[in-house]
Amino acid sequence: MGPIIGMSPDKKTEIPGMQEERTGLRGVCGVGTLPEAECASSPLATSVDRTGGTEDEELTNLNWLHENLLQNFTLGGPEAQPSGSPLFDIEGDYGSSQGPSSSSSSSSHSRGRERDSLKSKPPFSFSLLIYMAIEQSPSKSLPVKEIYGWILEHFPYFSNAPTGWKNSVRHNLSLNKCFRKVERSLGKANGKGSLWCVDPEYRPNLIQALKKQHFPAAHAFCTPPASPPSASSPPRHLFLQGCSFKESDIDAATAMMLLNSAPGHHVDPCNSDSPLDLSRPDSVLVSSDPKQDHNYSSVALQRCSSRSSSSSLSSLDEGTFDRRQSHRAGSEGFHSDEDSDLWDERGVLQTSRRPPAIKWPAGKRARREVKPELDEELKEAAGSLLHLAGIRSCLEGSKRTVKSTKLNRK
DNA sequence: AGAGCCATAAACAACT
DNA sequence: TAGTTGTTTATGGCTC
Repeated sequence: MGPIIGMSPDKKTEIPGMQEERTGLRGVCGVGTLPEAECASSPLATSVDRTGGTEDEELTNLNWLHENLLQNFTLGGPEAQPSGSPLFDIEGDYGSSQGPSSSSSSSSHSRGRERDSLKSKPPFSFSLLIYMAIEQSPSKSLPVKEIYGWILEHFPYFSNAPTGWKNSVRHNLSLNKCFRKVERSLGKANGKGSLWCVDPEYRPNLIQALKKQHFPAAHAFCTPPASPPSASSPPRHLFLQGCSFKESDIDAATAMMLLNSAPGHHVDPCNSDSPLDLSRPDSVLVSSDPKQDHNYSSVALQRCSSRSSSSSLSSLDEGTFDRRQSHRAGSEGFHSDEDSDLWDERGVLQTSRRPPAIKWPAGKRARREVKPELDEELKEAAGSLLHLAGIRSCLEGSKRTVKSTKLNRK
């Protein structure tokens, strides 16, 4: 999502009066009307406090990832998500369960990040922003206005952005297959327009896109994998789906998440209570066939992963949900047989938090199976990261055990 | 160079 | 009538 990650904030900065309006924006942050998403400190929209103006505009750097996503997204299990948020602890309690980078943030640091959040465009596409907003709602459906509110609340950048972003939101809602329109219930006829929800069929792909976007580490290689670090050697880089990271940029949380990506976590996404549990990375659709991945598009991920070597995971490619290319006959045509149990006779969305059991096509289901060689790659990658993070993985322990066994035999 | 994707802008209709 | 919502089309930038 290059246009998003590096989405030319220069365009916005050209707007007259933009800089002046940025002051006092904290007050604008509360525009959102979503009761469950009371913005405490706009956690998602924060950015690293840097003095360099040009770096402020650079959203592709790893600092953003660390200072925002790793702090604000819940990577732990369900016990780490007391708020029930499927995606992240939006209530601001992001200092308890996240990686080491979150524990050392000072108040001035936070202020700086808040300041930068006002001018840094969030590295999420509008589709992901909408998705996050909808998923944050208790009923998993929101009217457009509340989607606006959520975005404004958590991404104050848009407070000063020209109103075109709202048009983009609506454009995304209409055009993106991920989202479906839901008529408001009859007894709740207040308000204009329809509710929008996430199509359960495409939710795994949104999760995948979101996961990859905020943490493109489903596949990692350490170069060279087996060479020990030496003082004379240049700094090693990790290639996480094509993104080259210095090893110093990789922290334990990153490694732990990779380890979570290792096998043994097979979860059926259809039966997942939390539709966006990042602690269950395998709950996303994994495809080796780009043609079959006709779902959420994430150019940023492609841009990140495309430069990598041909890995088995780098082929996670998605097509757009361009409704122009699909058979589209209004919202009713958007209903699929698989999720028909989500709707009652009147077409009212059933707000059960438990997603319906989607009957996945054979191809889709098969794509979720993790190949053994993939497991080994993930294991190796996780081990490498854990090693770099100063954590002794169980793999190393196993290696030591094998070594000692061999020595004993000798 | 072309394709694909995304953001943005704009026009328009329907609705409140 | 004005504002909002939803749809559609067009365009430009970016990357592969």
